Amino acid sequence: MNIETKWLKDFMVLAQTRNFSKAAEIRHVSQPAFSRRIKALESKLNCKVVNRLYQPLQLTLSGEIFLKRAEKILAELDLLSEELQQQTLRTPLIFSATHTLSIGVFPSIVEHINKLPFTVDTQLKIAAADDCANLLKHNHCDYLLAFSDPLLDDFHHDSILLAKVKLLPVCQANEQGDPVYQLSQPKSSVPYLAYQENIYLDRVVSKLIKDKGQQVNFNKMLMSPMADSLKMMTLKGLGIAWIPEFSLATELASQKLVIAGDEQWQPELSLRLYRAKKMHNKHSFQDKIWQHFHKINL
Amino acid sequence: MNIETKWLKDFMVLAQTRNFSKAAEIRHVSQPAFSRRIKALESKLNCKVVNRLYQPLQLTLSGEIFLKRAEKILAELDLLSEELQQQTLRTPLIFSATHTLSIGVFPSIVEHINKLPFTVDTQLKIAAADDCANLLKHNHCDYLLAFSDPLLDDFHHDSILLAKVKLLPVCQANEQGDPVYQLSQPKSSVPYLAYQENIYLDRVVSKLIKDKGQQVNFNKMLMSPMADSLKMMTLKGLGIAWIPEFSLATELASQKLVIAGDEQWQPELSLRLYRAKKMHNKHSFQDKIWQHFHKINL
DNA sequence: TCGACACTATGCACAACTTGCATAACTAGT
DNA sequence: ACTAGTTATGCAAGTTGTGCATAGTGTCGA
Repeated sequence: MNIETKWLKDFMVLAQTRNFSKAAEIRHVSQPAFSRRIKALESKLNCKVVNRLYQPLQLTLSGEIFLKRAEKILAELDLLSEELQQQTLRTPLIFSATHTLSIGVFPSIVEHINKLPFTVDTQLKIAAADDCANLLKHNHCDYLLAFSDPLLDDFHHDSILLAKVKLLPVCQANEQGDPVYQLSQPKSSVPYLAYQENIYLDRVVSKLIKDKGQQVNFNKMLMSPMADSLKMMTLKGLGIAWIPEFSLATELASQKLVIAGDEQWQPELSLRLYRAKKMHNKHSFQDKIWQHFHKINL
Repeated sequence: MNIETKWLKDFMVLAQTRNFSKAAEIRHVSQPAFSRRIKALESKLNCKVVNRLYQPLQLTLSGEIFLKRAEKILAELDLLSEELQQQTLRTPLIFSATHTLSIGVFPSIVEHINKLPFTVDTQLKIAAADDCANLLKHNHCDYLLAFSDPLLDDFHHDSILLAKVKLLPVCQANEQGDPVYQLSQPKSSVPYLAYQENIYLDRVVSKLIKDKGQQVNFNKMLMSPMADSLKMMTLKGLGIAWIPEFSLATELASQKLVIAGDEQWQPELSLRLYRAKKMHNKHSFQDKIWQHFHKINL
């Protein structure tokens, strides 16, 4: 016996209006559909609930009994629903992340969150790395997804190491499958696709280039805040760019892009999830979720 | 928010088995369908009820809460259902009627009963008139549908006059639309389709013929217990038969049959519904239904 | 860490159900 | 008996649910 709660609601409205047409209007369905729904209810209950012999229609004895009980049951369901809502997190989890990570990593995080045994909404604020850090400091976000930053690795913040990520120098391949541009050839001149100067990844790459600058001449071709936009440029053959490995899976596999330099050209970064250290109730949602985040496996 | 009770049951089974596949089997649906049903439930509740991260799966906190309440609600529904069944008549109403009336009238009775504000089943026992009367006398039926019978019109029986019914002598029409056989022509010889001798209608027609036998020579062609079978014969042009008017609506309208004799040849019968006079609780179903039968309008 | 096994989710084609519209059938009051 | 108000039904179209095949994921042992 399968009963739908909408039928109960239907019947309650019908009992009030004593008129199929008006009840149908209130329930936002056509009168024939409403008529059939009441019929369906009666057929499931194996018992008539309205006496259609007279107008305005009357409830049958069974109908009167059913009405009282149905009200109770619907009320219980409403109560239950409310109780369950309290078990879910009403305010969304607010993340912040850089442009690059918002594309390359955040989707995986959301995927993980959606598998958790809670019902939570997520929001993402995208900004430059420093701005992201400030958001966290000023409580304008709950979590920060970022590459390891000495500014944040202090005792005011918890953090989880999500992954070690290499920044890979990549470029188009020639017909033999070799990189069009080589970092290993001394004194070669290489077109270089840079991150914008306010971007954290730019600091990393710039330092790398500065340290090893003697070996290669770099021509900075253009700048972008996002790894994925630089990647598009490399696919056009415009030069070399340092792209996080998580953004390169398909391109490397299909050999549309190849790695242009050995390990000394592949700085390794730590991808971390930060949160502010607060008074965390051990049993709060926030804390439970934090525990779950430890199991994230990108 | 529309919830189907089958989802509650689904979830309860899932909570027991902790296994989608087995629960699906128990609920007689495929595993994918079952999976989607639980998903539907979760989506309606806006809250996850099972934690799919581990195996065997666990209920979430919300799930545990929901389980307890769902059990209660389902139990209430079951109880309600039982209570409603008690409001309906569990034993069918048993009618008896003659062959003729079972075809010509009983369907209308059932139609009427189905409009009543009760849920009742009906059964029909078909027999010759005398046997029908005995069924009622010996309590082997609740109601008897019959033409008025002095044997039954006593103080042991209640009865309702349903209609006055004429027995019409009919036969095929010739090309002018006139009856092939005429009862008004003296000393004419008329082929006559008779009821079997144990049939009540035969007694009526035989008496009529005997009373007016001087006027016409009747040749008894064949006999049948049922008006409708005699009607088929008249349609083939085999002779005259006396058929209750309720069986003739379409044939007379389409002039496939015409009336072969004037009012003196049209005996009028009373169609009655009988029941045994018993200790009738004024508020019993039996009595309520008897009251409703007074409104039958054939 | 890998591979085999057990379990759940998803894509797709198809079947079942529900709905709205037009209209028929019915009830009540004149 | 006629009319106005109400409910039921036939039908075509849209929506939803289902099973099958298969992909995806978790678990356990080597």
